[in-house]
Amino acid sequence: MTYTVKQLSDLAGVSARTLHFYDQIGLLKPSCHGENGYRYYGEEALLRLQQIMFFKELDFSLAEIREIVDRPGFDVLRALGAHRRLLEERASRLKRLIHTVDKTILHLKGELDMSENEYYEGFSEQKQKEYSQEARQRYGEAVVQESENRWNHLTPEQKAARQAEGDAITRAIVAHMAEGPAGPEVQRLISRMHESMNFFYDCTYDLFQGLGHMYNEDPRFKSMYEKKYHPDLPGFLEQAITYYCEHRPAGAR
Amino acid sequence: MTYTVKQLSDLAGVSARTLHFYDQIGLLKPSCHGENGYRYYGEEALLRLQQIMFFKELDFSLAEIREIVDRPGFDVLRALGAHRRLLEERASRLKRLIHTVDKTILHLKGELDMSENEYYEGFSEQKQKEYSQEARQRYGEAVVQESENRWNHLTPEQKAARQAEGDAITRAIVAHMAEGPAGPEVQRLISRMHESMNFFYDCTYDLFQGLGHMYNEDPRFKSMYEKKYHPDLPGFLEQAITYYCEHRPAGAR
DNA sequence: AACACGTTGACGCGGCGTGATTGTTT
DNA sequence: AAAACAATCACGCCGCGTCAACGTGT
Repeated sequence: MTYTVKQLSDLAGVSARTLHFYDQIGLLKPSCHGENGYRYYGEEALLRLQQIMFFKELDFSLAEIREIVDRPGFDVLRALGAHRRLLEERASRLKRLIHTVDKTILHLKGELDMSENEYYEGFSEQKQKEYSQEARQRYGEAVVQESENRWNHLTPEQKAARQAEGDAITRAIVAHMAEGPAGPEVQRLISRMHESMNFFYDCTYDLFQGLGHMYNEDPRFKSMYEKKYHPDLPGFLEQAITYYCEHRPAGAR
Repeated sequence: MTYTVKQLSDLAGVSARTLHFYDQIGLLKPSCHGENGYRYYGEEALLRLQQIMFFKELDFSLAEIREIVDRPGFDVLRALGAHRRLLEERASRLKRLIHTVDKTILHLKGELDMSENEYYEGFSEQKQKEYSQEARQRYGEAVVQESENRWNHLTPEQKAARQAEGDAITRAIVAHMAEGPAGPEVQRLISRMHESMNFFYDCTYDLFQGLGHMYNEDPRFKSMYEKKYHPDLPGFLEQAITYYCEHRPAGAR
């Protein structure tokens, strides 16, 4: 399936002008051109646009974005992991801002003293900058550090092996469902799942937990797992992963 | 206490150039000028800058901001209430984006099918626009709807009366602490607190709950209330308000 | 005398929005 | 034949960043 400018712009919620512009500066080129000069965007372009939009959301400049996604060895999975962490930071920044609103309301009603600097808590602040510096570094190094896209550069056999490993772990979990989601063997298996994900990208505990919820939440995934393994597996998995993540080692991300 | 450009720029985390610029376009003028031509910013300027920064955070243009905060009858408390709601929307948008990250990761690993439009879930989407339109309206009408700043335009006697009412409610709550935070009389009193806040601005349940947490969280507030009323009051209040907000009428904001 | 801070210009950039004009598809 | 899409210029806006040149406070 390919998309014209208008179709993609509707799909992604950006303007046609933006797509023209991205083409012009070489950030996102159409997958192919028609005889008439029309732009046609294919699947890979869609994913690239998604990446661009994530980076933009996190305030990277278009020049930076181009550097990053064009760097040989750019790894989408690792980038997604990094996106997630930055998005979570953003969310916690919003919480601080909301807190500042609450305090200011109390202050204005004369119920709470407030020092001047508290007016601006959450807007920028030290952490913000440290983090975003760290983020820049991370994209510069960690995201591409392997100099190869780990998943896409596996041979078909290796991919099959990886998936077989996942399959084996899943079946083992089913075999131990009787001991409950917090059972020791189940938890060891969950830990192995987590490790195997870390082979591909920086799968934080938060991210892992998010995936855990998806297992039980997204109907496509859920029904597939119900049929393939066990009707109670999705809910069980979610519980087991949640338990695992909430009992993570202290200080772990 | 007044601030020079550098001092305010450090305090608020904006550049000196930005302050110059805001002065130039008449968005934020210094409270007074020195003989030497220096700019000096006072308390009201600090609050105005905070407002500006909140609006900017929510993607209002400087021209829009000026229109809004200069409109006669602009009410800071109502604006803060509106800020809070928009910030919460933002937070839920971030959640959707995080969700999209999670789904994309599963998709790329071949564990989940994904339709193309899901790639962009959370970036813009219908609600986003409806809401932000609604927000524009709200600032245009609700924030200023009374054409008077309700709190600041009260006479000193009226302010005192308002605070006396708050004081009376608080004492009544103390008198009923024995029945527990969920007790019927306590809950009726909490409801009266909430109502009296709604006189000044649109105090949503979420906002009210936020204030409830602050009562028990901010040491300044907490210690004041402990001494003035009852040593267990802050914690009790927080519980009672939380209970109240979690049992809000269905569909209420 | 040094140094950080203040002032007022003026130029420029990034990321598009907004036409205008013209051709293509349905 | 009319709409709705496609294309390619070209100009302009906003919100500052970034010099430059010069005065002030300590």
